[in-house]
Amino acid sequence: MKLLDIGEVAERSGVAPSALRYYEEIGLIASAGRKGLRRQYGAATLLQLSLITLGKAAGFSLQEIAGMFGQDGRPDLPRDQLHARADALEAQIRELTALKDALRHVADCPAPSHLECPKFQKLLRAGSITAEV
Amino acid sequence: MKLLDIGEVAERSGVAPSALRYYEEIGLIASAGRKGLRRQYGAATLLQLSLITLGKAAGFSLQEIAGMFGQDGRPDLPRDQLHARADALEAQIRELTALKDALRHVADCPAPSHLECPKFQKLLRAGSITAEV
DNA sequence: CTGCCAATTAAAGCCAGCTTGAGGTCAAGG
DNA sequence: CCTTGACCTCAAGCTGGCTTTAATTGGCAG
Repeated sequence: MKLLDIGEVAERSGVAPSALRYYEEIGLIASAGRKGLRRQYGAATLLQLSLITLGKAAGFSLQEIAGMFGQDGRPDLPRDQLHARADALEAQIRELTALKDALRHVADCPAPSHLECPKFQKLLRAGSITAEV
Repeated sequence: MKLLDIGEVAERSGVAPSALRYYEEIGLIASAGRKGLRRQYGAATLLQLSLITLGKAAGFSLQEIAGMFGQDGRPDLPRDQLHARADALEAQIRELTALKDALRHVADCPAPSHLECPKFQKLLRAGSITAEV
């Protein structure tokens, strides 16, 4: 099993060395060992980092990501909790879609005041966060 | 036009008064005026706050949200920039979908090591953030 | 064996996005 | 008129997620 220096992992994963040490500090990843003082990482770490990057892009905190996947990169949670996470993601996807549609609408609709445009308001309500007015 | 105290806006929008003052401080919203010292808000503010909440949920910074919609709640940007924003959102939606599918996969696939499961790796690559291995 | 350069640590610093606290103001109900 | 309590301002503090800095160590090419 070929091991990688932190610099190489950083380069391949796009995650800064300081961030990698930080991830280790909070228990999100673990190095495969040390060569002297130097951390050595296995290929699995690169995949874990993909997952972490993905999760971050999805708006999850590092704690939440750590909760979805243990530091070994495998899911820690019972199936129903994983599905609950996926359901939450679906809800977030719906919100994003609403925002995206709202943006496209304001880009294309010539109405001067979108806040009063019924279609726009409907789009907002589709995100189901509209305050009661 | 009926005006609302900050407390009422907070209650209806779910945004704390301190946050509302902060939003005003950074120019994200504006009060319709003051009654004595007290800020008074119009109904439009509630809609703006929906937009802001939506944008935050979508992972945008307050600066970015302010850039999409002026403090009057109307878009400031030229059409192509709005569409560019929408395109970025679509990319984010694809990532979220990849993560969601990955979660469902690990919830349902009985394989012991998902990191080595080809299907799982493919799901990760669908999010197009996988490090080169 | 030497010297370089990447890696190490601990502690401090930084940004966003608020919240909290102290001390003060004032609109409205009794 | 007086009290009450919601509001005000300003400054400091807090969390998350790192980065930066300073001082040090040690692997490895020559």
